[in-house]
Amino acid sequence: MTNIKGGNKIRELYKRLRKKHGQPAGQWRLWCKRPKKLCEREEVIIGSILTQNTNWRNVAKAMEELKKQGRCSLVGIRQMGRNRARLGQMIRAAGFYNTKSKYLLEIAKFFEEIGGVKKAMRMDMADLRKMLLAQKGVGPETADSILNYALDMPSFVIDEYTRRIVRKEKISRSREYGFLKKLFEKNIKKDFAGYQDVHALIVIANKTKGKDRTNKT
DNA sequence: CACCAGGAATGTA
DNA sequence: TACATTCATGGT
Repeated sequence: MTNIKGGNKIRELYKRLRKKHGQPAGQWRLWCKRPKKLCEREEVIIGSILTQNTNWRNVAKAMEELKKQGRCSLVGIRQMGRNRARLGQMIRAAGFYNTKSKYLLEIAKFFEEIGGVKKAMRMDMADLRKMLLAQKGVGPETADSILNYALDMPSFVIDEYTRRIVRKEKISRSREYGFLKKLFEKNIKKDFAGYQDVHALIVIANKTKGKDRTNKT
């Protein structure tokens, strides 16, 4: 158990990414920020739903609109319960606004029921993860994003970019979520901040390569 | 008009 | 467990 295939490569990858990209920048500035304010944690939770199947620029637009309307918080979302159509219009730019507005309301309700974000941070991570996964619209990636980036818990996020780099670096050929998650968690110091940075850097590395599109701010 | 975007849920073998 | 299909939408 001390020797998991690929462990070395993961540690090498970590070092390499850090050297090449430094601290996660751009959109990741908020997500990797430590410590976060309570309102920022809520923004990350909201963002984790909005970002599903959508690019960051559009998510940013939706978040801007929510902020402009003073709704970029769990309470703010909750209060839109009686007017989901309007909530949908606010997050329209992120696409899938019909389902996402529903998911947002559900996740906001969920956190309210368990006593808020602060309370959530003190819960058992495995228990909370299961509860999150039981929410509609929350799959493993979204659940781990919330645990790791919003709640400062050591739960590594696996996404398509991680799978790509894992394959490219010949670390493993598996694409299975649970396997890859364990693989990373067992080979990186168990620390939520480190998990955040590694995942962010993996995404950044994937986006940075190849075609460097007309990068705008 | 086709395709991409940081998925999730459900069905099938 | 591994794929395939469906869902469902803005931006380019």
